Amino acid sequence: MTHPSAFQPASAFQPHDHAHCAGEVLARAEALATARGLRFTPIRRRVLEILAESHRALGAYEVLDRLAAEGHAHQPPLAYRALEFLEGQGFAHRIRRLNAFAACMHPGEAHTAAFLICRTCNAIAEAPAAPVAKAMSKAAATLGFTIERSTLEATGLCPACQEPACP
Amino acid sequence: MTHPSAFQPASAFQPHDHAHCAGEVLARAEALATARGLRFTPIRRRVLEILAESHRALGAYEVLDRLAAEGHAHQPPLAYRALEFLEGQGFAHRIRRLNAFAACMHPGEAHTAAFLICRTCNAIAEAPAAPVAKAMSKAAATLGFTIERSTLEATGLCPACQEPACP
DNA sequence: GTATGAATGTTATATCATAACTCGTCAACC
DNA sequence: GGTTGACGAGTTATGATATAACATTCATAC
Repeated sequence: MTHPSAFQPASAFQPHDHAHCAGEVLARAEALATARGLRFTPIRRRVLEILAESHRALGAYEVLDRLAAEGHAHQPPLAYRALEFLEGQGFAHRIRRLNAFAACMHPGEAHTAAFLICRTCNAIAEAPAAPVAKAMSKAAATLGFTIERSTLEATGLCPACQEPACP
Repeated sequence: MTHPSAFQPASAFQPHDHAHCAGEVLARAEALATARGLRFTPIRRRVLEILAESHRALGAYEVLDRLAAEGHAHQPPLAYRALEFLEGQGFAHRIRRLNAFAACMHPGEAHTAAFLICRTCNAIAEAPAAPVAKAMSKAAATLGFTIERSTLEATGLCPACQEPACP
């Protein structure tokens, strides 16, 4: 029911204006890429747009299919290269559990992402991960291990699917 | 330098007696399977043994190759079925980041596992994950999400590889 | 305008995973 | 003891995900 503010677009479990948050994500990513002296090419832009619009995790081949439908060749590297770039820049996340990719909803804010994946409706949401990352680092430190990148994912039930009658 | 006790076999980053911990893992898994009325068949046993002996994450096809070398057919389902069983029973873990599987070093103790993966030497260790799982659940709760299973993995540098000269 | 490096185009293949059906074994039941 | 049913394993085939390697194009700086 509530509409997330510009700085709290966090939950895909709540209704909100996709076009708006997708547009914002695109604009921020483009500005960041420019600031970093990187090329935010049409393909890269379009791939991020595809991810942001769908507001769920897409497989590389789903992204590729959409690109192909728009006139590009149907070659896997096309999608993988763009996705790799986006992930490297923190504009998208890779969801290993799903072999899929999702737009980052707050690019630029350095962060470790934690994902919640509903096993019933496949909705995914990015959860506040700072405390989780901290706990993870602490656990690693006891073994003398230094963390560089984390994959934090969980499957379970989203609020809607915990109701007796899941649509 | 220190030798882990029977209840703290946690770190693959420390030298220890593989044969001993592998043997213990096998015995505990077998006892648990029996207690649960499940069949700990030769293939299942052998796959867990292969994982436990190597003390690192193995791809399904690596496991399969070893089975094939011992006279089994070289058919993927052979490995995947055993691995699926072991994972389902908590006797092995799937490392999504590596598309690989590792023996659980403390089967039976209900737990969420967190893995630390050295990007240099590929050693992996299971870290104490309770605090991480707790933080994760808490983060999920703020979104009304209920976690059932978690994937907690991190890449970085193990103690040995943080030294100036990594062997 | 041309050298440079990055991005893209293209071909091919590697790697990981599962569907679907058959066959064999074992134990419960009659 | 034979029937049946459940489960594991054998087998064939294919699906799904990902990358290597090299050619070409393009933007940019000089």
